[in-house]
Amino acid sequence: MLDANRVRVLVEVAHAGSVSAAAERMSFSAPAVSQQLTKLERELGCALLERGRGGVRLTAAGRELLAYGERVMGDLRDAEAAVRAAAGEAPRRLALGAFASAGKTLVPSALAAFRRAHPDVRLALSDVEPPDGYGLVTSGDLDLLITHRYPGVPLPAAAGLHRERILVDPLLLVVPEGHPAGEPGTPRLEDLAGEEWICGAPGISNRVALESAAQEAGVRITVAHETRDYEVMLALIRAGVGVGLIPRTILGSAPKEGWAARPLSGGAGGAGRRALAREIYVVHRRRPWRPVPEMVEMLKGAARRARERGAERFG
Amino acid sequence: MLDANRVRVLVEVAHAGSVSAAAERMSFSAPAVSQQLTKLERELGCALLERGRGGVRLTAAGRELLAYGERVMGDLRDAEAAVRAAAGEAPRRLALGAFASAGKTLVPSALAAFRRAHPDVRLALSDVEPPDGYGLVTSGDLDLLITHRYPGVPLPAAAGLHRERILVDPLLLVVPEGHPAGEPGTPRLEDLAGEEWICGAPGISNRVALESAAQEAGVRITVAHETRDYEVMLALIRAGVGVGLIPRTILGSAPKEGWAARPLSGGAGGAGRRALAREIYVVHRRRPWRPVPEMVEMLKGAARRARERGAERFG
DNA sequence: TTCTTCTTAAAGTTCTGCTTAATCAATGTA
DNA sequence: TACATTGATTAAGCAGAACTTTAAGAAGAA
Repeated sequence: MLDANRVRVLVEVAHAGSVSAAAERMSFSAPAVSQQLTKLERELGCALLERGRGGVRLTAAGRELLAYGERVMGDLRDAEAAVRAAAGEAPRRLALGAFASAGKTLVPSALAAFRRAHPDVRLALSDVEPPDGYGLVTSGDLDLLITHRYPGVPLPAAAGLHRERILVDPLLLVVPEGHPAGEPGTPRLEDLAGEEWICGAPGISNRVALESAAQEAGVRITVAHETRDYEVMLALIRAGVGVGLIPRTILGSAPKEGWAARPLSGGAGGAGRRALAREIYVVHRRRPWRPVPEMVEMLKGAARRARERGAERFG
Repeated sequence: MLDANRVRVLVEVAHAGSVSAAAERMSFSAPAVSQQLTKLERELGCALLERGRGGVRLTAAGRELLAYGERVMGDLRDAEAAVRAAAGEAPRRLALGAFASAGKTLVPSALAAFRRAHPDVRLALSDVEPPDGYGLVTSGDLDLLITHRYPGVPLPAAAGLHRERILVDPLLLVVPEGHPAGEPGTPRLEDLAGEEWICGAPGISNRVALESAAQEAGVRITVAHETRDYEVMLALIRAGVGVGLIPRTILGSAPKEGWAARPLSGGAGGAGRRALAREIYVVHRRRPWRPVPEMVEMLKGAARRARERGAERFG
């Protein structure tokens, strides 16, 4: 039968993106990892990854094995946790992955609350940009993933995982102070075709969302400045160089001067269409052990408070 | 993280029932297995099995780990099969577990048909008496399990497995030739209280089924002879030493002289109650690879033919 | 070009894990 | 009671697997 330790090496390499990075994470030397991969490939009689500059890429067979391997690793981790729990030991570590802007707004208060409730559990937060991270949850590298979906971006399949939406976070049109679209009323995308837009690079979620909304509305927009960081985007808007879409939860903790935000009536219809919003989800394995559901509850609480604060301030 | 090879040792030991038997199956020496178990226990800081005369028994922690370990092993086997399939290799072995009386009647024709269709696939059949075998399927030691349920016996949980009923096999009352209950008509259990019954030892499925039916009917029955083998049971009945319940499919391939079979109206109600019958199921993992569903179809065909033959002969 | 980064090759060392042989414990038998 | 049998463990030694170091090949980037 396939050696599980070798499969683990493949999983780590796939997650890390390169042999050397995986070796680093496992505290091995790079040749050790390379040798194990070679043996695994010889054992299976087919190539699992294509070596190339800047790392490796999985072949079809490699992706197939990765999917199973992630489950194996997750089950092994769960097994250990279950046995220790049965023996009365409490888990000591909870690994959390979140996209950058969640890490700045939603997560801190939940983390603080969790820390108060479980001072003995070590928390580990890492940046994971959607749509990545599902594999890390399956393999147990993450116990909990906070991810999002922007309109126009498909939600990845969550095979074998539990996914739950915790927040609908409206995307507000943000314009420099004094800009006509900032006055009371609901601006339409069609009226903003001439603006200089600020958003992420092609492929970044908010760029995709903006472009698909523009397409639906039948307008062409021009992106003048590219940044994926909403703080930077807001600074640019305050400087008067353009307009952008920013999630409401982000605006709640932003400086209050120099800009105005309005809900955007996206698409052609106006009244009939749902407002533009990103959805925020938590993802974890089935049968989560005890602290995970608790953390989910705390995140839901943080999401609820953020929603209320935002609704109060931005209507 | 937990070493998968050690977990595998635990799974093998649990399935084999003793350290030495597991060592035998893995082509290791007994001390090798013992050492791995010791290390696993030290690693987890708790006992996984109780050593005792005649083998070992799992502790609660051990059973917990076993459940996960079986999944891990099954996933590893599936992973290998999936990669080989993606590389165009066809699976070369199909392991089948069946209870004894299925092995004599239902299985042979399906096996023969499968062999014709896939001469290159090695078939392996092993005896597995219900309610055992689910763990062997989960861990991939078996690709397909043929199991049964007698009335009054609960069906085990099939966590993560696919289970499908392929046959309802009526239990007929079989009496010596000339016995009054063998005449046309539907005998009732209540009228047979004075008989000498033949069935399995306490705990054997048909014994449990008989006793629970008797209890429902409010009669006490006396078991005079104990055998779990239906061939033996039928021979005893033909010798006139008692009566018994025998599945209809078994009777189809039995000598035709010296006995009579009638459907039994079990329980107090009579007409309203379902006839006494055992149910036959196939169990396999989800995402079975190609030959498994085919074998299931062949077994269903064999079951259908057995049902038709039995219905024709015994009404 | 040279430099950097990543992977692989070769050779040596460490260390895990297996085997053999002996010991212990429980049970059944002469 | 002594003795054989079965099954698990301990101890010591050995082999092979896996890791490390060192070096070399490939493919962009400066």
